[in-house]
Amino acid sequence: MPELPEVEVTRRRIEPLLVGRRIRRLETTGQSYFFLTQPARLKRRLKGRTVECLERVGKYLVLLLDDGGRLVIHLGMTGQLFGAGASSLRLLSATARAALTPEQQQSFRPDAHTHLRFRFDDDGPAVFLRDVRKFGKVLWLAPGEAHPRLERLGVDALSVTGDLLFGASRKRDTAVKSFLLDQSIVAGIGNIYADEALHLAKLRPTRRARRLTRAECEKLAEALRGVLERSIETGGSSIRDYVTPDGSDGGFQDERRVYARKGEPCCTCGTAVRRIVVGQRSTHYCASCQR
DNA sequence: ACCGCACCCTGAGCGC
DNA sequence: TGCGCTCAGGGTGCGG
Repeated sequence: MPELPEVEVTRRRIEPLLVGRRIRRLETTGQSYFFLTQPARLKRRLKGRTVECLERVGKYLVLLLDDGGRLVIHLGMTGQLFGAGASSLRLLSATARAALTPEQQQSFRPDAHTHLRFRFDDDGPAVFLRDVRKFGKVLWLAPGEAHPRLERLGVDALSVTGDLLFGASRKRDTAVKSFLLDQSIVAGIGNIYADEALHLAKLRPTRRARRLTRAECEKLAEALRGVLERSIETGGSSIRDYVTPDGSDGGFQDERRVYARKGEPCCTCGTAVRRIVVGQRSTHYCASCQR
């Protein structure tokens, strides 16, 4: 689900539900590779801590704690971070949904996929982290502790420049699409926004990165920043699992130009959008607009 | 240094 | 109704 815009919208909207609140206790599911820090250790480290601020780095959320420790969260493909008041069918599997009355579907009840539940001293709304596929990650870092997951990240996609893309791509003998998904170059771009930006910049996703001209890199950087900012404005893309922290859908799925629009007409020229596979990821483009 | 691939996991949707 | 298949917005680690 979540790429930079979805993570940023989540950050902004979950902030009031986290910052300034003291964690009374954390409840978790059992050990799995979702937990880079063991659940028992996580509970000990977070108990009694107050969240001082909430930051985003690429697709990661970082909670700064009052003892200088940090809680790092990655939402993976299906991660959902939301408050107790959230109501959305996206928070239920189809089978679970079928077993519930419409009234019951309104209030979220933690299920087997709800890996974190934050309870606070103020007895206000709890905060949940749900992740069906468990591709997400949680990790606690001691004060000052570094971690390769964060260290490796390149420049944040919202401030990408043409110069940076041009410089970084010179020796890259790979498709520009794959290049954009490399988080160590630019952090925050995922499959949706890579396809969308390449369409805006009129670049074929299979173009070798090293063959891009300076002007094309400039156009691509502009397209990336534009599409990411626009998606944040509209609340992100709710295509499958993504919901904002209050349970509402984002709006950017209605503004997609190519992503998951195979066979539908290109918004600029009417040619049917094609779907191919590039670097094991589904890729959508207009063969007429993108050369 | 870089590239492509396998893999981690669960659920939805499809054809038969 | 159920089975088996494909697909899904992410990232790491491996061998070549």
